[in-house]
Amino acid sequence: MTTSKKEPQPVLLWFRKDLRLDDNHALHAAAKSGRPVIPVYIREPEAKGCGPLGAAQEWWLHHSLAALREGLAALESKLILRHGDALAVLDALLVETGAEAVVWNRRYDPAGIAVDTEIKTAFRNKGIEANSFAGQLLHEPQRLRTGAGTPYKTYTPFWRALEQSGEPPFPIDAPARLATPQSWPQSDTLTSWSLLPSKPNWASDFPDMWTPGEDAAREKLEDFIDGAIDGYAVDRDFPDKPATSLLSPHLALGEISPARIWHATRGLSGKVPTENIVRFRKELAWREFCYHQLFQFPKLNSANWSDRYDDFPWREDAKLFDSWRRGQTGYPIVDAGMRQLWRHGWMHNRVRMIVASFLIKDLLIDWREGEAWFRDTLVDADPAANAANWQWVAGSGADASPFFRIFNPVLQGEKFDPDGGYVRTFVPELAGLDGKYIHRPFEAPDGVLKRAGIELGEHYPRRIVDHAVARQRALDAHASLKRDE
DNA sequence: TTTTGAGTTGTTCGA
DNA sequence: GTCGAACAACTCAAA
Repeated sequence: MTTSKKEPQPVLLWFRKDLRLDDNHALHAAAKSGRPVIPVYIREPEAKGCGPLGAAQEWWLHHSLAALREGLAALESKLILRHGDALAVLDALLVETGAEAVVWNRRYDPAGIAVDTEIKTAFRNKGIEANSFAGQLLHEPQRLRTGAGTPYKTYTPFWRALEQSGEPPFPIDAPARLATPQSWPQSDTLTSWSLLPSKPNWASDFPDMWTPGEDAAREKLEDFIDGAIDGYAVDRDFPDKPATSLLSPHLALGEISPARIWHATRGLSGKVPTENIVRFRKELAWREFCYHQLFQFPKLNSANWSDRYDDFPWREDAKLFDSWRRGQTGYPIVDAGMRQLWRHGWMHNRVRMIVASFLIKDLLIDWREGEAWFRDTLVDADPAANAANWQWVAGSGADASPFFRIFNPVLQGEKFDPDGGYVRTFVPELAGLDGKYIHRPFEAPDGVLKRAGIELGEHYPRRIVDHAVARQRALDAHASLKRDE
């Protein structure tokens, strides 16, 4: 490959979980350098890199890459797709293109950190410029520290520190132009990666709910800022209300930056943010806190944060686990949640807590089983948030819920889905059931069931456990944990 | 170093 | 029907 003397050497822009042009510091640096920019996305082998993406997120990735490619095309640029070990792929591209620099935005999951460190070292050792930038989080995970210099282990002081540490960096706009190389390296085709499910196409309902890509992400943000945020603090707990931002899957693959979101909520009020804005920002801070945990405890998705739980008497029961996964537990709010997850690759936050509590405390199944299922089925699966929140429900996590806090699926349903609208949407076989029994069909008189056209065990399952019994069993299991010490 | 106050999201029981 | 207390004890963060 020859390059003229006037033409500067190109720079490789390595995209990972930052599939956006907006507020992209690596892209900004590459563009500013004036050198031709070669954008690359590498599909890394499962054993390495950022860890395997779940199947639902692969669906998202497919469309997100297509959107990114379009965005780059508008700048007369391209997106080069390659697969394989990241170091080997980048090495090959350096040779093919004559590039002498690679830039990317940092990731903070352990596997990602390991690969990035390896690559940075390898390249710098042979004189290749290798620079990484911040942008996946509001603040670098080592930045917020307690007075004693240790990482925070409880949320509230973490939040206070975040609030007092000043605004996160102001987002930077996408570049208006990119210098392009004289010739482009070969690229895989997106379809050759087979990221979309085919037989069966379980993602067929995803498009009803989602449009991947950064343009859609910005639109979601604007919609939320203009509307739902007004009632956010209260309404966010009601799964039948369109009260949440729905930004999580966009954040998970970096189609929008947390700084962009944070600052978008700034101009909304006077100097003091409203309760709704604070509440929303606190959710961004939770994402931050989860990464804070993952960063200091890389095994967050496989080991108990608190080793007190290492001897917990989990039960193995494939049949019960399967009932949970398929939304066939006989508890309508649990089943609605699990079916929403399957249908849309997403579940409302309140319901996530309910179904997680049910798996862990009613069924006594290891939280890691639930974590893995969520990781595979959620379009917003995030290595930090998913693991931290499962541990939080289990009680083994940082700042975790006390063991006696066991969600009652009937009461939770009646409190947060009072009309049963959520249940009726996702468990249609119960749609005709009287509201009084919509969250407790197992207590409905025969006549009521009959009128609704339901025969328990036929059209809708009998409950697989009695919550009152299961609750006591969970309390006993926790008590045994203490005695063992 | 010691002390002190506090800690996302609940449920049940008994007055 | 409503309300407050009990449910444990521990760890964390900061003074």
